[in-house]
Amino acid sequence: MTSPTSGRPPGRPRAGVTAEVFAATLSTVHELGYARATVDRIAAAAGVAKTTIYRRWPTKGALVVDCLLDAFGPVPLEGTDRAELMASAIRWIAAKVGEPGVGDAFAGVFSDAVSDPELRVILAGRLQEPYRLALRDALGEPDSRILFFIDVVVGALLHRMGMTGEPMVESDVTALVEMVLSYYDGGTCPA
Amino acid sequence: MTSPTSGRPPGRPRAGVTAEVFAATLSTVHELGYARATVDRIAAAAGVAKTTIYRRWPTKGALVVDCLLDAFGPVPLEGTDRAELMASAIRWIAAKVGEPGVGDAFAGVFSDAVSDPELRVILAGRLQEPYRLALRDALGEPDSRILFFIDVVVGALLHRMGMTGEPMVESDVTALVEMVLSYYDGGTCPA
DNA sequence: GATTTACGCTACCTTAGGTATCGATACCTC
DNA sequence: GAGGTATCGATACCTAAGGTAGCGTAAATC
Repeated sequence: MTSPTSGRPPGRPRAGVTAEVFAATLSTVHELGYARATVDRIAAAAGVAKTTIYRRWPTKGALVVDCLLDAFGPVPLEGTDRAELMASAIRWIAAKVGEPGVGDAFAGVFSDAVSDPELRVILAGRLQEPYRLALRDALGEPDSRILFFIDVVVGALLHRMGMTGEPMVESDVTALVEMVLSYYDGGTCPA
Repeated sequence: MTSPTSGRPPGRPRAGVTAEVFAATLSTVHELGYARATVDRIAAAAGVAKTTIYRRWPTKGALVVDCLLDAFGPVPLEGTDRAELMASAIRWIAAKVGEPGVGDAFAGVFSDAVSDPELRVILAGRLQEPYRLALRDALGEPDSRILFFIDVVVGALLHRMGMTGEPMVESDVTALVEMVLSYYDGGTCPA
């Protein structure tokens, strides 16, 4: 649906539009914030007509979700044991949220999804679901614990971003890693 | 500013308007979600003119913040030791977010605040600040740890609400309490 | 060269936040 | 009781922004 590179276009799909729009979306959101990053402005920044964007993505929210999916890429699940895996995942998402535009965009779509059930389905299904599955397979925890893990980590990062406008600092990310690991990995007891 | 009961009105301030508007705000948000709960609809539900609302609150966000402040009330910091205090605070805010309308309204303003610096100031200063101070005094933790505590707890609750549309279930609240306490209160080590 | 397809452009619709104005009504003071 | 004052309700309005429709056009494919 939203992937324009499929179907072998006979006309002139102007290769590279998607990448340009994604870049324009992030930079515009970074500059103006999510709400002020209107589709008109994003289109202008991408050197593209507004209608072209709406031909490829049904809503602004869907565009941003796809943009985030592209910006995030796959979770780098590095490490041999569970603790290392979880720590790397937390530090990865924290770093991503800290990238200019990404954090604002993420918080923004999330915001919109709160009162928009359709967007919520897109956000949860298209963005969260792949990472949920990857984490579940890698960590071997039950579904409910994976969802809880995501709630705590992503929730804390977004809350900091939303309340202060700035991403979480390094020391707090470390605290987050310690807190989550001590819970999932059996306590901070040195013995 | 937003408190109409001060100043001894010479005219006819029609006592009870604030309470009616608050109730209408929560019920409308509960029914339709934050975005669809327009000021027009809230005004209609409260039996009040839209202009009356804008005479008392500068923006929709400010109205909802005041409404939440009223709905939350003071934190009941019960318990003798720190662990009990933290647990009661977590369960209190979790229960509040679970009340019909409150969670949606909270997630909604939070959302708006992401791309609205003025609203962010109102939200952080008027809603979060009192609780931050109360927690700091009661727990005796440094400011950064209190903010981190709030980020984790409120962030997780809002993330669950935003992603699923439903408040966090009891078992997850319990997990949240355990996780936070084991971190702030020295590990789950039985020794 | 004809068809197909996506693009740019312009114009437009709708919703919703927020403002301005005016007349009515209640209260308080004199 | 008369007059001033402040708030309320109603209507009308402005603006920004999401989203749509229609038209002409440029480019690949056949």
